Amino acid sequence: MPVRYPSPLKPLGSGEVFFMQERYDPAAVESQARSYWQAADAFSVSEDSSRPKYYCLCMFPYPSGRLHMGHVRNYTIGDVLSRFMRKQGYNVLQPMGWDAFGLPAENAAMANGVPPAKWTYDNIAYMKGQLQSLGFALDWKRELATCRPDYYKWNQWMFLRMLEKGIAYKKTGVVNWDPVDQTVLANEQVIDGRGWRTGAPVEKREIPMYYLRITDYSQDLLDALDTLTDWPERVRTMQANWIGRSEGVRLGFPYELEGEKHTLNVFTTRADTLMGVTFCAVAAEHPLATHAAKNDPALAAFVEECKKGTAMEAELAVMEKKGMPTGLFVTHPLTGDQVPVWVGNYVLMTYGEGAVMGVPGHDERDFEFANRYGLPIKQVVEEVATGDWRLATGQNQSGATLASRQQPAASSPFSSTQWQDWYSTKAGFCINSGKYDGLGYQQAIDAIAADLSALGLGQKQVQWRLRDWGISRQRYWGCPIPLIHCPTCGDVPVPDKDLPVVLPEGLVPDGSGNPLNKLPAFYECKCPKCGADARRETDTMDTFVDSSWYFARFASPGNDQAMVDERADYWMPVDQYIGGIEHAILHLLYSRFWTRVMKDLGLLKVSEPFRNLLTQGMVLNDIYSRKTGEGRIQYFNPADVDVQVDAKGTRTGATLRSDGQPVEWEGMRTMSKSKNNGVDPQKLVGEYGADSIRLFMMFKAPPEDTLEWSDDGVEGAARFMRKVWRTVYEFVEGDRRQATGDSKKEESLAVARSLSPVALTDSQRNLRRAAHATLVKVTDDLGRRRIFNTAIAAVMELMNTLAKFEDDSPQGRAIVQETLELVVQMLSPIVPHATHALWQALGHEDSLMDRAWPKPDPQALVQDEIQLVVQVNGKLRSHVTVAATADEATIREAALADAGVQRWMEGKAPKKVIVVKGKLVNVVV
RNA sequence: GCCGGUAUGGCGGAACUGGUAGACGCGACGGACUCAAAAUCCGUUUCUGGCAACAGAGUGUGGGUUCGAUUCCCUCUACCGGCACCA
Repeated sequence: MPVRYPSPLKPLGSGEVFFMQERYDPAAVESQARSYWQAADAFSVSEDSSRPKYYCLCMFPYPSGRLHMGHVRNYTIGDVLSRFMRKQGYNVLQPMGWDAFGLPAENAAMANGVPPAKWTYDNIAYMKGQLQSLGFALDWKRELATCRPDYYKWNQWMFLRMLEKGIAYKKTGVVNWDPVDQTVLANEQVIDGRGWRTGAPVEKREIPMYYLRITDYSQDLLDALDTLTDWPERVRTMQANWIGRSEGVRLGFPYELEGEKHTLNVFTTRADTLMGVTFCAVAAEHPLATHAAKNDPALAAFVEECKKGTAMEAELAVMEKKGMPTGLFVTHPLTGDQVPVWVGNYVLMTYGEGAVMGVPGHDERDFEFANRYGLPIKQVVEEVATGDWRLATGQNQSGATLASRQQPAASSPFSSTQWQDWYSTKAGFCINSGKYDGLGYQQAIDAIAADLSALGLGQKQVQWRLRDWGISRQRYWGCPIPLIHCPTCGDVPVPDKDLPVVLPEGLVPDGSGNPLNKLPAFYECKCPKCGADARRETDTMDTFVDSSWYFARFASPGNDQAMVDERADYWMPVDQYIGGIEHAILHLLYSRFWTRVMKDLGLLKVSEPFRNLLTQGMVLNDIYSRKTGEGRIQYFNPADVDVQVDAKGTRTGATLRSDGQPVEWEGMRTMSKSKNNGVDPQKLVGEYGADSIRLFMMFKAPPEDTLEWSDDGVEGAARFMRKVWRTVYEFVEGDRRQATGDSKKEESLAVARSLSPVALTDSQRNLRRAAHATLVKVTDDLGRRRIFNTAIAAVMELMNTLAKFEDDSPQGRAIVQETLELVVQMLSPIVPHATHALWQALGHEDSLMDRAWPKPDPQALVQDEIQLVVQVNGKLRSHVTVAATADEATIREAALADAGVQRWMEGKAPKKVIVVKGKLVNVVV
């Protein structure tokens, strides 16, 4: 018999009746909760200066077709935090949108013959339904898609402002060119140096592109990292390394070529070793290399080989250092010595000036290079001996630092055949360096920089790794760059009144380049300045532009007069940003840059967009495979595999369910199509309900760790949901039997009100304390620690405690009611649907999601007696129970009197007794 | 190669500030209910020795600090992530 309750939907005019089923039926419960929220418009928010705001944002998805488990994890974390903060009294904004431009849509279009726009909009519609089925508290009124003109109009508008301020500019850039398709390829379309469609060797081409001067903000982007104290340390480190500031000296080695005077410019952080230079090395692309290669076929071949090398890869770190002499010499700026110039495969054209000075005595790479090619090695820095530090470094070194050295100096004399770590020390002093002998690192740099400066051959300089952001893409499915090329006026910006430059949506790319180039209706136009025939720019913007400011647009939805408005001042910055670590560098750095530009233009009041960053871990699953006859590897989905275990539960093997034959387990990796180890969220929601999936994802691992998928784990989460449901059902059923009439709700609440905390039995008091202590822990875990697995574990523990509580007295029932109400409230951010129904079942008519988070009753937490651990010599030997208020002497006495303790003391007198109040006693004998 | 991180039962993980190692869950084993199965419930489950009480060992390795170390410091090893041979 179902229990009948007054309908919570009644105020909304539905007239329906709520039944509490004995069996937990997630599909029914979840659709009812969702229709309740929808009818109440529960997730819409607006600006409200009377309440503190909380802007919780998850990285918006690319509409690839369907959600994957990484999305589900990401958005569940965001939803739990949003719902928790809402119950803490915050005005919570949690929006959602679509990062809708990009290459996959063009690839899908080519494969299916469907325009990217249609593919994208279809995917958005499907994925939106998926998100809604998971019960995320998203304000869909603010939904945006970056491929819609009302959004990307403001990309264009901002680009024009940046052009005016000189932040955007034009220069040539190098692209991958497919000579067969006559098109530019993205890096991911180049496979082993060949075009992905044609297989033709890819060429490098220089074409004009537009850049944004992010380097103007290098120092600020670096310095402000220190203010982002709520970002993970490793993300800040990655950003700092990416920006890559290094202080050093830029200096020139003069030389003459064909009667003209030049200097070979290098940058060094170790100007103190300048007197140890025995060669210079330049990159293969360096003009000197090109010049020397003209009359030297062997060198030309080497230069070509270097250019082909898969540069920019970490594997090059272990690559052999190779080089060839150019036959050219430059002059050492201080000694006047002639220094040979080599081409080196380890010198990068993209950093500094594409040339380095070779100091083999004190640089490990140069050392290896010199040894390989028989170049001289000269020691110019000597290690500091302990106690001699004043001699070497002036006052900068602390004695403590040097005293902590493991080895005294001079224990390992300089050898030109065996590299030792101390050769590259900065804590040494110059030798064999003429007038600089005896100077420490900083002193030597200062002196040498001053002398170079006097000669006009060098000065101190700060070098950055960060390069300007090239935003031109020779692609169709992106935001058009709003420029017009006029034969007489040059590059002319599209006037603001003509924005947006709308991207035609019906085109289907065929792989032979940007279809906009074949659409006169798009590119034929008049020059806005002179009115002559002109050509519209057909390049589109990098999609990172779209995602660099979407968070601000969420705060100003629907404004067609401005990019953002004063509503953004209310919501920005984002209080909590959640997403994958893979965006730790580019997306976050571009967003920080873009936000600064918007601030400089007076559009935003903040310069940092994200106050707190949470980088969630990846979702992994088992990989099973089998080698086929042809030596190929076939992958099987874990759902189709049976795992064998031994008596202990250790995995012993796995077989394919369909044929019973063994398959190989390759470990756990990120879910991917290629390894066939994905899990479909939609299937699981249908099977277990959204709440069980949400619960599993939050329980299985802390948010920042990787999460190992397990079907058994999901089953376990579903089991817990059924347990909570059944416990509430049995309680209200029993309640109903006791109640006289059908005025169930009043009865139930009356029971709760009848609780009189002063006159409780021990077991009643214990349950009540457990319930309130759990509330303290869960509040802390969700609020401060942002760790959800331990919060859920604590509630599970409380449910176990509750299961052992058998007390049908009015007071006992009142405490069970209170405990169940706390359980339901604590779980509500994680499993919102089921708790919504259970809250009503417990006799409430208000909406649980808007009910304030409960507060623990201090009285319930009070303990009269506490148990202390007693150790003898640091080993656990006994327990004693003392009054909670007992002083140290009393505790000490109780511990020493304990029989178990005395046994281990073996009649000896205690040497020392350590008492940690509320925790333990340690007796040392 | 460099930078960052991690290492705890059969498995995922807990122990937050140096104070009872293994919470919670999964798996496994045993039992109850059932004609049977599912579901559910109860019990056991770090290892070694012991019928047991109990004892000993134990948080990747080796050392150190401390009355006391999973936690702090040093060494090494393995794995994961990032990268830029960065001059």
